[in-house]
Order: sequence, then structure tokens, then C-alpha cells
Amino acid sequence: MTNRRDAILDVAERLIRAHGYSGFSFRDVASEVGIKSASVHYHFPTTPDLAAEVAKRYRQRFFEAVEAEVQSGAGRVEAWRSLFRRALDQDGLMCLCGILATEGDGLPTEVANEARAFLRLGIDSLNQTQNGEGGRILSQLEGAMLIARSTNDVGFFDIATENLA
Amino acid sequence: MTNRRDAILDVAERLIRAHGYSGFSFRDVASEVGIKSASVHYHFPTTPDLAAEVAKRYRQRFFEAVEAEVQSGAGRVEAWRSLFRRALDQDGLMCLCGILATEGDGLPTEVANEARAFLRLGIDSLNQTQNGEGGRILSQLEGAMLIARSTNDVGFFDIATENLA
DNA sequence: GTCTATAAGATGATAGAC
DNA sequence: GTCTATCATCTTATAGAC
Repeated sequence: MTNRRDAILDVAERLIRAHGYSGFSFRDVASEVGIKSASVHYHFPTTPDLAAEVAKRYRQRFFEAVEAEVQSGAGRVEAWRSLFRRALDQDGLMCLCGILATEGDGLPTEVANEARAFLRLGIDSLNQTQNGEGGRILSQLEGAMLIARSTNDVGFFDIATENLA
Repeated sequence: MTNRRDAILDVAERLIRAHGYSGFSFRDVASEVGIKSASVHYHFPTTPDLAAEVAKRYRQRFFEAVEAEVQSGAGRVEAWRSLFRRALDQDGLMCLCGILATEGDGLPTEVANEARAFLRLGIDSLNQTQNGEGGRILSQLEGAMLIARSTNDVGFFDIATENLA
């Protein structure tokens, strides 16, 4: 069984990816984990603390997954594309940092910083094999997720990113 | 001087585009307009009413602006691109419906419907001259806005959408 | 570690005076 | 139309018992 701390991070990540930073609360997290909100505060003092930790873990896991796929012989662009597609298809969730980025202004500094870091490193990662095109490719992927999720249609993502296959 | 109702819509649009649907409140709107929140309720009974009206007006205005530019001889893709760029550059704001779309799940039905309508009609609009590529183009534009706003760098938008010029 | 209790503030919304 | 209450509810966060 996972750590309680991990369970909190799991639920928080799903809720933020579903409703955004402004749309989740300690009470919601606590309720789904099966504890009280005061107990969440024991693990993560404040809301920005929790959200920043969620974003940090998301970034680390995502980049590890990309590297793993690349090691297995997949193209780098295809790795990014298929990882995003899987989340969209399996859980109906788009990129955490894409959501956070849209809320930009009202976000606590440390959370906004994590979202920015993910996007910047993502561009760098894609530039490794597609020199100078990383920004365009990540834009296309984030935008396609955004629209696909809104229309609840994974097929849209496939078509809108077909040129990246 | 504009109507008070219009003034409310103006402020609400800016606040939603800056902080998202979950990140704006009647009090914030009222405060910036210079009235009390009870007075906002007189014009728009509920929060979803106001947000849906904002989204509807945004869609109408945006499509009118696109058609106007096309009438003036601009390419359709270039019209979309320059309209998004202008908002990003002048006000630091991305597409209203792009923001709303990311919050998808937690959104009141009528607001989510308006966001979806904008995106679907946008794809149709772009498909008029770029048959079968409207989805990819709108994805790229929305994603580029999202990233440019997060990094506060309009130049990123230019580079990431250079191929659409 | 988790709980109960509680504080202090924000929020959506309504009733009723003017 | 706009205001002053006022309400019920949600939210973050803390103190202190267990």
C-alpha cells in the first residue's frame, strides 16, 4: 500500500487536472483520501505547498517516462505524443502544467514556477531531436489536448497531431 | 460611456481570461466596476449566467473580427493568428474559451457549452480555407498562447506559429 | 498521524429600503 | 438600479486532545 502522503498527492493531482488549481480544495482531497482536511495540513502545510509538490512530481515522472520510451527505441516526439494521448484516453485528463499555465496570473509563485519549468524543459527535450521546432510541437500537443478534452473526443487529438506521428 | 451591463461584461471577461472561471467572483467584478455585488446580481442573476454571456459575446465579437479581416484581404489563418497575437501582446490575455476549456469538468453546463461552441466553430472556420487542417491549426494557436502567457513571452507565440504566417 | 473544534475570511445569493 | 444588511456555505489554517 502506498504512503498516505502519496495517496494525497495522487488525489490532488487528479483533482487539479480535472478542475484546475482554483477548483480544488483540501476538503475535496481529504474526502477522497478518506481523512480530514486537518490531516492533509499535517502532510502539506499550505495549498501552494501541496500543488507545487504535485507539479514537481508530475514533471519528474513525465520526463522519466519520456526517457524510458526513448530508451526503448521510440522517437522523442512520438514518446511525448503517446504519453499525452494515454492520459487523455485512460483518465480524460490533460497535461497538469497546461492547466496550471492557463491560470497563470492568480497562481502562487512556486506553483507557477513549476508549471513554467515543465514547459521550458519540455521545449528543450523536443528540441533535442527536432531542433528549433520544440516550441511548435509542444504548442500543438497542449492545444490538441485542451480541445480534445473540451469536446470529450480523443479522436480529435489523434487527427490534430497526426503530422507528429 | 458604455452601458453598465457592458461594463460588467468587460470586467468579467478580463478577470476570467486572467484567472479562469473558478478564479473570479462577483465581488471582484463589482469592485472594479465600482458598484456592489448585489447590483451585479441585478444584471446577471447567477455566476453561470454572467460567464455564459461573457463567452457568447466573446465568440460573436471574435468571429466578426475574423470575417472583417478576411474581407480586408487577409488570409483566414493569418486573421486568427493576428487576432490572438494582439490580445496576447496588448493585454497579456489568451483566448477566453481556451481557458474555459481547460477547466472543462467543473464548469456549469451552459458555460462549457459556449466554450465548446467556440472551438468547434473555430475549427470549421479554419477548415474553410485549410481543408482538414483546422483542428491542427487551432490546436497550435491555443497551445502557443498557453505557453507564451505562462512564460510571459509574446515572442514565443511568434516563433511557435511561424509556419502559419 | 489523525481527530474535533474553531477562527477568520470569501463567496453566491436574497430581502427589502431607497 | 443600487444600496445595506444578512444568510448559509465553503475555504484555509491553527490549537489542542488522543
